[in-house]
Amino acid sequence: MAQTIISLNCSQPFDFTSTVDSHGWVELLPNEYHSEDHTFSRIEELPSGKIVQMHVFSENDSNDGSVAVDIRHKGKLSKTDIGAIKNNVEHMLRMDEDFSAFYALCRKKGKPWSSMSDGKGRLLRSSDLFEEIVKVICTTNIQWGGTKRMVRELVTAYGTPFELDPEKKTFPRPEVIAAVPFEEFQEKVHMGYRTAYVHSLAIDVAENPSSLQFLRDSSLITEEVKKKLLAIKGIGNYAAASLLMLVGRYENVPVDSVFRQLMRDKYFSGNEFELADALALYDEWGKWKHLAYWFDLLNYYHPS
DNA sequence: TTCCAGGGGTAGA
DNA sequence: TCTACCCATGGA
Repeated sequence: MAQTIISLNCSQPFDFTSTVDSHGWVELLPNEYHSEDHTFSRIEELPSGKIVQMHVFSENDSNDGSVAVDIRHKGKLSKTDIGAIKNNVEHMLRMDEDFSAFYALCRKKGKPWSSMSDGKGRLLRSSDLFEEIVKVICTTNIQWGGTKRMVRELVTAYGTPFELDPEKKTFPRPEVIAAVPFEEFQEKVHMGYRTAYVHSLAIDVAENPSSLQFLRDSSLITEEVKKKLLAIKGIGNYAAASLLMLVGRYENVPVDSVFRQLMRDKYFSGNEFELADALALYDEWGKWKHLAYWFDLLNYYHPS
């Protein structure tokens, strides 16, 4: 086994622990969360076809923007491989995303929001769009434990094994799932009615690998991206808002049972409410509504 | 056993 | 655009 350690640096305020712990994504395979030190590992397939294990951690506790990646691999990594890993980790941690306008709003709001500007607000994401969509579909109409189980079954059944530790696998490539007959897929991964959505999405992406690139098209306005997302079977308003967040567009609040619970608990004295009244609570946040809602949720149930 | 989850598709109005 | 009804699965 070979080992390579690389260092990354974020020039903007950046809180590593807050980013890793920001939402459930760190718990979904092929991510593996290390709760003792709030770091994570991940099996990743590089464009060269090489499969590596990355352990992502902060080099010190001061959250000064430095991140290290301990890479376990077979053979030698090329400069291109190292570059791909660097890009993927920076993308996952949103080290290149500009939060200055959001931080300015947070400072204006005062406590507890003002502390966000120390580098919080980044929500962890995956390095691959197909993976993001499948995972979001796996969060719909199911408890979080069920989401973890479905993703685990997917990775276990169709991920590519890491040679140095074959129990650990990558997230399945769309062409791998597309090549599996529907009945067999249904039998191996228990996703209920979501099975057809994921299987047909895999076929579509395998046939047209660039079909998801609209998600990274900065020339499109958010409403256009949302419309294209809603055209994907299995993606409704909640899932679209979640995916827009994952690509750095925060205008839409994901309305689900978690949102409704927070509204009842924090703003409506345990009573039912009009959705429009609830959503209006975040109007003042403009294009940052999703972040405002999410950290409102974290601050309410897990005040730091 | 029943209920429902980090909802969404579809038909019919 | 809105509503009613259906959808698989498994944990609580």
